[in-house]
Amino acid sequence: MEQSEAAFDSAPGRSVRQLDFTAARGGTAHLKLSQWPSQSIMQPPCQSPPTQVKPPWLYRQIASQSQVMPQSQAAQPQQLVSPVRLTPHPVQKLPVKMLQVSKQESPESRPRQNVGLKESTPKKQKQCNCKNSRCLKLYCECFACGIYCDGCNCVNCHNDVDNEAARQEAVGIILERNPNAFKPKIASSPQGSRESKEDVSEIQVVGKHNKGCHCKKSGCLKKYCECFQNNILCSENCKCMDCKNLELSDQHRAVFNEEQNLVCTKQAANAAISGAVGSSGYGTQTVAKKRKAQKILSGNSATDQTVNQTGHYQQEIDPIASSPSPLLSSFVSDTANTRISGSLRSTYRSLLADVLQPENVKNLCSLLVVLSGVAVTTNAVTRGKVDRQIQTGKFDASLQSLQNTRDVQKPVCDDHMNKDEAVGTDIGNYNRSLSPETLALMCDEQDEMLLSNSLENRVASNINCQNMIQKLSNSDGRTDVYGEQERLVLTKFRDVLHELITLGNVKETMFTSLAKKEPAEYVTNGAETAIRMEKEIQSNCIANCIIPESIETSQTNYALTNDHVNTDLSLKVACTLK
DNA sequence: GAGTTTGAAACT
DNA sequence: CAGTTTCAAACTC
Repeated sequence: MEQSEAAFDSAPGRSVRQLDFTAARGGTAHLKLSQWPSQSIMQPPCQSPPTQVKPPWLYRQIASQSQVMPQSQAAQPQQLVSPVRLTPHPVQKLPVKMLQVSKQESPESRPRQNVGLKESTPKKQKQCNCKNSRCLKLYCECFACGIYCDGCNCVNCHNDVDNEAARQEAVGIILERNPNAFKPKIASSPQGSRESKEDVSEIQVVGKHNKGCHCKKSGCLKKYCECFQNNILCSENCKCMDCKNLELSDQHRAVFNEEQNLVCTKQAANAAISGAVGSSGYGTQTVAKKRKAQKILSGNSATDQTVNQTGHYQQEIDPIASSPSPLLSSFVSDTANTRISGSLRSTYRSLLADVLQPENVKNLCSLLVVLSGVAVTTNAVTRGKVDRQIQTGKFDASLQSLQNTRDVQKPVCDDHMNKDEAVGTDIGNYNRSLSPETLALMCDEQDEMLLSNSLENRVASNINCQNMIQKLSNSDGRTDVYGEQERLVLTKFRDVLHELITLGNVKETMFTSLAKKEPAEYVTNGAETAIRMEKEIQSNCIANCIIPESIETSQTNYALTNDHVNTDLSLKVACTLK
């Protein structure tokens, strides 16, 4: 009620008097029917209000609507509107099929902007059939919706004007027991009820039942379930058993089942390796599962995929796998994915897991640093020779080389050391230390990363890249050194990546062939089989001389001569990642 | 349309 | 809060 009041109070220009709800609590509320608003933005407990009036505390008026509403319309029976109409109505985003009027949804309850879609033949309003409650308990749909019974099939009905006193007393008792009794059950944007079972595929995922359902036998897939009835998925609020109103539609499940067969080989293998395949996690109380479903439906990407016995795929974010540095994370052994959860959960595990260790990455970085230094030295020597040829040739080659090295490295060092500069200029300095070729490559990568971004951003990015390249093209000859550095580093890095790809392909091929041999075993003895297969693959890798091997580098390589460096690098390259 | 099933509401 | 009863809608035949 507090929320309702707040929502209403926020609506500007309300012109209709509200019921003093505190009076209703005391059982002495006075309903002034003539003053009730003709439009409401509050969602009643039900979605299918018949005509007639409803308790004023359920009515909230949209000022703009009341102002523009013709008199004839304003005089019509009360209308119930979803609370989400405070904001743009979500129904506008739903498929047309969702806009069809269910037998529980009164034509008036639909948004006015959709009037023209499917309303040529308004359906009959819901009528209660109460016999023993006198329509003065929440069993009665009309009463629960806050409206008088009108044309219902109820017996001994007291939910009418003639029994207003009794009605108000009943309201007071109910509110005393549960102040939220007449509040909307659905937290947000429920849009009508399901027309039929055929509409299962049209599950509306927005909204949540405030109390949650307690279904036991219906699987929450029948209209007995209030969540299902309101086109929402069960949530953590629910205490239902064997809930099936958790995930995407049956169509999705069918699709996922098909995909399961197709990708079974690869993903089951990876999942089995992680040891995550166990007994069925399809229990009865599935709060965790519901939370997963909520994640899915909220649009989160995922790196993990789960297959349970019913063939439902579920995805869960692995914060490590979704790290912002995919390249680095792909290098590191995926220990996070080797977690074994209690539930049935198969996690994706990189084929390179246990092959690439952090020290490999470390060593690779060291190698690249060495390469960078070698490039500087090589370039310095070359430039020294050229200078000597051009000039008098009296300079000591080693001194010249050293000087050139300083010159070359200075801007890079400056860029890193000058922390007083603003972030924006840091980026600019960093870019200035790169060659135009590298910048062009970076721009290409940026474009790819921005594919999902707006066109505007991409255009701006391209302009920036072009500007940077243009500036660098006009700069001094130091770009030659940078270029050489980058050529060496990138070439080496490319080679390493190729090695990794090859290694991954080999492992994949092996897993595929093994998984095809014993697919059943993957499911039954998942973890154990996976470990055994992993060992088998590793032995095969060893047999094929594809052994991940750490490289050893040291800064002493800087002191090597060109010939020595080349020789040393050749060795390093050879043993980086065979 | 009658009977059954189901789950929310009401009650203890 | 949990268990039981009441109730009416949903469902089946």
